[in-house]
Amino acid sequence: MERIHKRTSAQSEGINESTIGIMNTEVTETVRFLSGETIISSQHSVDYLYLMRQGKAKICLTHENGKLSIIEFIGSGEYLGELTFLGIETQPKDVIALTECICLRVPMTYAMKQFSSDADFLFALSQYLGKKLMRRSWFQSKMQSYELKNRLAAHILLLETDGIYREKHTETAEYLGVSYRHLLYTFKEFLDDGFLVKAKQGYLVNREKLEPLSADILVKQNQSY
Amino acid sequence: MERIHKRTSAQSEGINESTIGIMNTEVTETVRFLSGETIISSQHSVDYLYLMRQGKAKICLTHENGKLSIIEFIGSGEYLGELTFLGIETQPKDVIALTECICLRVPMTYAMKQFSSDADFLFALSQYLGKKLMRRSWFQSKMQSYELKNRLAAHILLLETDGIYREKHTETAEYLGVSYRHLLYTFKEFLDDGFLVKAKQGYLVNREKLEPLSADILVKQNQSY
DNA sequence: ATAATTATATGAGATATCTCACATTCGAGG
DNA sequence: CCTCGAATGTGAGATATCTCATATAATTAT
Repeated sequence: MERIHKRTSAQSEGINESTIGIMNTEVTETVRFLSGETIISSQHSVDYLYLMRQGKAKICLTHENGKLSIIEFIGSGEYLGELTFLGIETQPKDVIALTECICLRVPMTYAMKQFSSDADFLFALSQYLGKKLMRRSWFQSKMQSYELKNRLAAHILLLETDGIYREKHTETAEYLGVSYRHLLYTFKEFLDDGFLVKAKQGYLVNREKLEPLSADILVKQNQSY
Repeated sequence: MERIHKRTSAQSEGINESTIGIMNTEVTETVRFLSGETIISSQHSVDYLYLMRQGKAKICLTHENGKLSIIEFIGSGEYLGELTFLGIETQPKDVIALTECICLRVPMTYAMKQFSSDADFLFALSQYLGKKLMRRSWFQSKMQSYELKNRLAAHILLLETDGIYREKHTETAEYLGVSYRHLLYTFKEFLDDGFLVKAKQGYLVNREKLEPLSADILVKQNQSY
């Protein structure tokens, strides 16, 4: 992780301008994580409230048996640590950068002291959570009516970075709720059909071919809400 | 719908006490809806912010083609109209009481004027939305790994009222994301196994037999967080 | 480097679920 | 009362997905 000392620029990708403004306090810092770095560890307390400005990350839960489950993927414009801020975090999770991530962050103690009584911040946070809930409902209802082929296509397009997909099949199968075996069948199909090409860094993604398969699953997903 | 003029009692089923307190303003009223009544109509503007104290309701979306989808079911301790309050409602929905419902409500204009700058209210609302998001994530990940038999059992137990289940098969199939045909197969299985008994008002639910099937899907669901 | 664990792969048979076709019942209007 | 669209049921064949078994490659630990 690296601290970045330049002032926050105002360019936004659909994020509430006001949110960024509020996060921009005298103690705000901008930090950068490299792909694979741990942004938040389940082993430590959550010491900052983050607002992601760039990049993608996965939120994972480690079960008692040591097994790992991906809970969700988050991207630009999303918060990290907001559940801790609200005092409702129940099980600690790991957040791991999937690409280079740039975040604004404010120390949690500061956030709790200052933001807990800041109606503007709390209103923006409520809006964020409300939109996320809507998006999640929509996504869930869409997802469940499609077969793996379509869900996988959408998943790959969502996680691909610079045309390369590098997720582990085991984790993907778990996340998509299908057996590893079946995932592999579908993966092979994609390779045979040229939707993906295997490379040593991962799989080269043919977006043009995958997009029609992913149907309208992603339409609302990427919308800036 | 009937207005009830008694003062709010303080008994709560896991709802944030403070939330009820905040909702208890000089313009708060308690209203009661009978099973089947429309609480919020997609045809009208949402004129009140509701907090459900008792009962169950379904939130539905009517598509362009006239088809109806159930978005979610809500119960005691949940808000209605909060998306409108936050100014992020995109498509109007219908909310229909499944059982007798008792709600606190505050006129939307009042709520928008008073609560938008009320940090206590907004903090409680954020907590509510955050918990709902967690519950939804958990539920979704659980659900997708079970087959219809289990999901249906959980669904019936969740919606049963006084031991009777009365939902329409068409709507249930859509909501659970399975074909009508397959739902009927599973339903017949439940009848054959004595998990359900057909009656003219609906189906009599044998909770003892259904519960083991519903696995741990509902465990966290009902938890109050 | 070796061993141990985890991830990738593939096959074969079972079953959960889908699609389509069709018959029957039910409820709202005319 | 009749009619029509919706909701309920049932059958048969197709296919999406699962389970289990097993082999190899890739990582990680010793």
